[in-house]
Amino acid sequence: MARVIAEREDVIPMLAEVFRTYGFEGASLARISEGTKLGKGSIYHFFPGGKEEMAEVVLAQVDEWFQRNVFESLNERADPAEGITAMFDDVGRYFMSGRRVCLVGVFALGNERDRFATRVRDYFSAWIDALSAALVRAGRKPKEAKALAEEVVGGIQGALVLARAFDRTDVFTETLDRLRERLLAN
Amino acid sequence: MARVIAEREDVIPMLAEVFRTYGFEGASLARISEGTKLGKGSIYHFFPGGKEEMAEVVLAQVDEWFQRNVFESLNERADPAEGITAMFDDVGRYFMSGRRVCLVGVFALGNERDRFATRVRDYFSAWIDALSAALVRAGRKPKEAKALAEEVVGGIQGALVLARAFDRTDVFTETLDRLRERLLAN
DNA sequence: GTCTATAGAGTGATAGAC
DNA sequence: GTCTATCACTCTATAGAC
Repeated sequence: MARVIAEREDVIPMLAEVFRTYGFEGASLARISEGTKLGKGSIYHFFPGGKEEMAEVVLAQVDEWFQRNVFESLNERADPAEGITAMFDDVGRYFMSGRRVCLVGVFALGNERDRFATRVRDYFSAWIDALSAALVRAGRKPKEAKALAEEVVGGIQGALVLARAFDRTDVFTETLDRLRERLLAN
Repeated sequence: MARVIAEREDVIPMLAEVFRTYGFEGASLARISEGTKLGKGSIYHFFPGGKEEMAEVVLAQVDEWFQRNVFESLNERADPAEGITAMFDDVGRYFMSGRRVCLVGVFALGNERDRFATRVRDYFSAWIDALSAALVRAGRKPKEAKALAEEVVGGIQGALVLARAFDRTDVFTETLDRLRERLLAN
């Protein structure tokens, strides 16, 4: 009995998948229990704050992942075009070519936005700022860079909606291609 | 008592607002009852099929509204540019400059997508097809028109996400302006 | 003995259905 | 209003690592 290892860190990705699939309201403890293969006791042992804490931790982890894998690599390369290309590759892989939704985007649209307002805002701010900085380094004017970055981040969110609506990954991948070309042109 | 007028038709917009605010899973009967000012008995009198029927009817009504007010006016005008401009105006007003979310978009991202798959797909198809047809009449090649239409409809959905995330309507209205310019240019 | 991860019965409240 | 199922959550009891 008991002691089947498992640490809080290992649970977070499974938790994230449950929230992504069912949303915050739809993620019942029964579904969370099923998705994490953990009893209610274990779940509340790891997250005494309940669902709110679970969502908070999941959002923090998503944020950290993007910070490390997307935003940083955007600006640590000598050639900004390389960083931008890498970003699109990472994003395409992360969202599984449109099969996987953006948890933060889902939260932004729902009424849970207000509860996690700071996390939601910061995620998109960080993304837009990182991309914008890379575009400035690539020679764009700051204002133009900001507008382009917003267009790209918004375009990706919209492409996720359409890809899910049509259940077709090519809608997503083609949008990524188009947006990348637009950034690297000129 | 009873007989406070109220017909099924009058309830649908209020129902739509509840689903928009809380999502399908989050729209509890208590919230629906509060949002429609109707007792549970009345609700089930109008919608014997329960929440599923309510969502179905709301989606049908959204679809019809867009069909009449957006898609038709797109192509019944002599000048396609006029129709396109009218579409952006209608969309801006409908989504209250980004304060109001797209119910179909929210459903597309959630796990309720599968339950309402046809409705979700048809809504976006109809929109893209109508816009695409107007662009062809404006002189675009069919393939180019389709790609542009997808870009615009996706871009609008993404702009709704960002507008909610930042709680700023200008993110939405500026995206509408930019997308409109792109369609009317050239 | 103590600490941590586990399972799950049991709580009142609220869910959707009728 | 009344039904049962399920909700988020609490609590007790456990097993094994130190």
